[in-house]
Amino acid sequence: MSSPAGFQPVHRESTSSLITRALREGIMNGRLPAGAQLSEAGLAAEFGVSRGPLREAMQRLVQEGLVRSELNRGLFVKELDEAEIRDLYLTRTAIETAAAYTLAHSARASEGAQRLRERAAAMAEAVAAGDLNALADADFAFHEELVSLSGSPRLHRVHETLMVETRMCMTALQETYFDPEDQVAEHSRIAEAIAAGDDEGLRREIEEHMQEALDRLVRAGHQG
Amino acid sequence: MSSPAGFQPVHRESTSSLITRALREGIMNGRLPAGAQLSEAGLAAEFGVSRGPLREAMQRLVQEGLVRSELNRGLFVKELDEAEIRDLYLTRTAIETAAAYTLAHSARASEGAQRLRERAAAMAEAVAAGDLNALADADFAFHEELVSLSGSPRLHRVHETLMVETRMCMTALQETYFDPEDQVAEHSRIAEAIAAGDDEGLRREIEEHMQEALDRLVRAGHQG
DNA sequence: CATCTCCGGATTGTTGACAATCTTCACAGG
DNA sequence: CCTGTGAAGATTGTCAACAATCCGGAGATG
Repeated sequence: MSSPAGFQPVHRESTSSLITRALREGIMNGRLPAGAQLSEAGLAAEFGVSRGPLREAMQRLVQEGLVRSELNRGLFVKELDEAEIRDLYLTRTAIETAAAYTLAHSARASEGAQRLRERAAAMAEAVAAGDLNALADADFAFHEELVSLSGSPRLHRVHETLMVETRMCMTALQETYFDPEDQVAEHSRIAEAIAAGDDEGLRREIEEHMQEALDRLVRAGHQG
Repeated sequence: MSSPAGFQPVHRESTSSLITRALREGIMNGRLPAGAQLSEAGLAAEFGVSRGPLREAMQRLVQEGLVRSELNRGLFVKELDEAEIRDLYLTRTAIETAAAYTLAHSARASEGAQRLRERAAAMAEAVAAGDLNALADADFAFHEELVSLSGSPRLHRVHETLMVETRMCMTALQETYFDPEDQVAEHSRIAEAIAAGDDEGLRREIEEHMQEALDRLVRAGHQG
């Protein structure tokens, strides 16, 4: 047994890590709405653990910036005003552009582009089925796949937080897709720019895509 | 007292936040070298607190990616191999490029460029004095200022972690500046590109600057 | 010699209790 | 009416003890 191969170290997760993910999920889907206080006793009871591990998980969320801490008062889900939403999309643009660049210049560029085409196709199916919820899921899956394919652990970690914030926004504003067909087309163009290795086009497509998504969100915020 | 103005909410910091910063500092300057285990009992005794707040601080570092957690075994300062260092600089390039862009297109572009010129001048002074340690400090101060001036809380938060990792690398590899004069010149060119609003030049200067810094680090890693 | 078992010591994970702080409300005084 | 006081209740911050797990070596067994 001296030259083993093919096995990865078993991945066991700590309690605080599990709770962190559950809380992130709650923030995304609006079960923990913006501005809400995270009650230690209440949440600990729900998760069936004591306050210790729960506090550790909440400190992770503070570090992520999803939660704001007020000393001796409690932790509150961060509220995103317009300036924050703009900053969110500024950062998303930076991260996803870098990820797309890296992918486009990597050996797996064409394979990656294919994977993204499939994600875009899934979006098209959702549109055809008239399922706007599935469209939103496929939309997020596309962007997560894009960053995953870059192979960068740092871009991936940062992006994960940004996606939670994006979903939180969309949930809060009940935003719906104005022109679903165009949504699919924008994503397809990004995939094709990666396949073609078109740096300038890639940057332009992502920039425009983000700008439009941001405008939609800001408009929805002004109306809602 | 109904229309007060000019006061900001008092900023009190939690214990875990203070400890987090102290630990980050330790990772940067090599007091907690890569691969070292963070002993809960030992560190708690040093800080004069119980293990509770200390564990909360350590979970923040896990979320930041500065520390790796092995279940029931402990927390260890993350070790950076060549692939990780490349990823670090990839991410730094993404963040700092976005920050520079934002600053260059903002109303405070010229003011910001001036601040950066002053930082570059401080680097030049360090070089003239032959103080390579002060040069390193001024170098980091330039990049921190650049991201701060962007006004983006997200870019700033991410960048903070990246700077810790960068310093950790340089400390571990005992890297020294090969051509200090050129270092100053590279930074000056970035400041001038911001002042001129030269997007393309800005991207090129930052890209080259990062690439050279990365190459230096990788070479130092191969030799050390 | 290699392997298995078991044990002691050390470290981490978790818990419940205690101390400190904040919030809310009622109430007295100017 | 506005301000200040004080106590009750609830929540957060901290701690020390307990349980679970891991690591090392001693010793037995084949």
